Amino acid sequence: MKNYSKQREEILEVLKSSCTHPTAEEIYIALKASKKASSKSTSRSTVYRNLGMLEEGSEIKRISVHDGPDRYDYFKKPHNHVICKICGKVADFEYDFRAVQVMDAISEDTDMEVTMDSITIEGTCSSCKR
Amino acid sequence: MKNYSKQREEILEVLKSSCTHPTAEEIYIALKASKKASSKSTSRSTVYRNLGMLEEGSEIKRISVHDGPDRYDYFKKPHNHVICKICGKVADFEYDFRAVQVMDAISEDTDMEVTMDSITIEGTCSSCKR
DNA sequence: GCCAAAATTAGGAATCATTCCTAATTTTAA
DNA sequence: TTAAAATTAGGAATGATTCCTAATTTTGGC
Repeated sequence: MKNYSKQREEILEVLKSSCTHPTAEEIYIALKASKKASSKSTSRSTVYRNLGMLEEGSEIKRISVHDGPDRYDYFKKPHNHVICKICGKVADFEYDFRAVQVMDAISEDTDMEVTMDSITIEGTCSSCKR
Repeated sequence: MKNYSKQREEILEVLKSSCTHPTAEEIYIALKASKKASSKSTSRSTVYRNLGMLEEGSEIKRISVHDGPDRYDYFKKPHNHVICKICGKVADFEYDFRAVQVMDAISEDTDMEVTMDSITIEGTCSSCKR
């Protein structure tokens, strides 16, 4: 129910070697660019399908962006994201929110269960601040 | 450059009197339902345009949902959101993240500026957990 | 109140990201 | 080697949202 696939391997490789949290479209373009003109390149739907499978298997993380397409991040170790609410740029930062005593407030006010192991915060990047 | 509009008033009213963080479509339907059959109802594009204006003026908050349309929340006082990563349900909780000593980690790892006054965390609601 | 300029509206077309569909190809494991 | 199972390319379909335009509403000055 899950076979090897060269395309999936290559998609993961793009994410591993990128620090820009690329969109599905950017991954699609990167793969196309790395192919010689002769051989045919990975299709858009294959990119989406495999990103979904990789996310399912917790190998990558998908990040929803307020105004724009989702972005993807190779998930080597737990970390958080700040995302620019103006331009959508994503940056990583390390902080263990599990240490924060916020679970009480959450369980008191909601019926939700949270893990706090990868939190996304909105911000403004320095170039958009100008 | 910003005139009064009955439609904008009504959209805000729907949000004020709702605790479900409705989508644009749900607001559109609520408005349609509250109109008598004779009078014509607010159009979808008007709903979207006014939600944008209200967000711009910080009267409401827009919440991006991982798999599904954006949701909207009347913003009376600062609070945070937990959002079910399975079904997209949104719940409010109160906690002042400005007290958390995380700014150092963020400024060290990124060039982003954050306010920490309204943070959205992913979780799993009790009915999806089953 | 009356009027013209400015802002807003309804409604539908257009756009963008993403998912779905299908026949052809690739992978697997016996 | 082979057939069943999984995956692919490519394009059609979908869903959310934005854009466009002519008609209507709001506004501020008279």
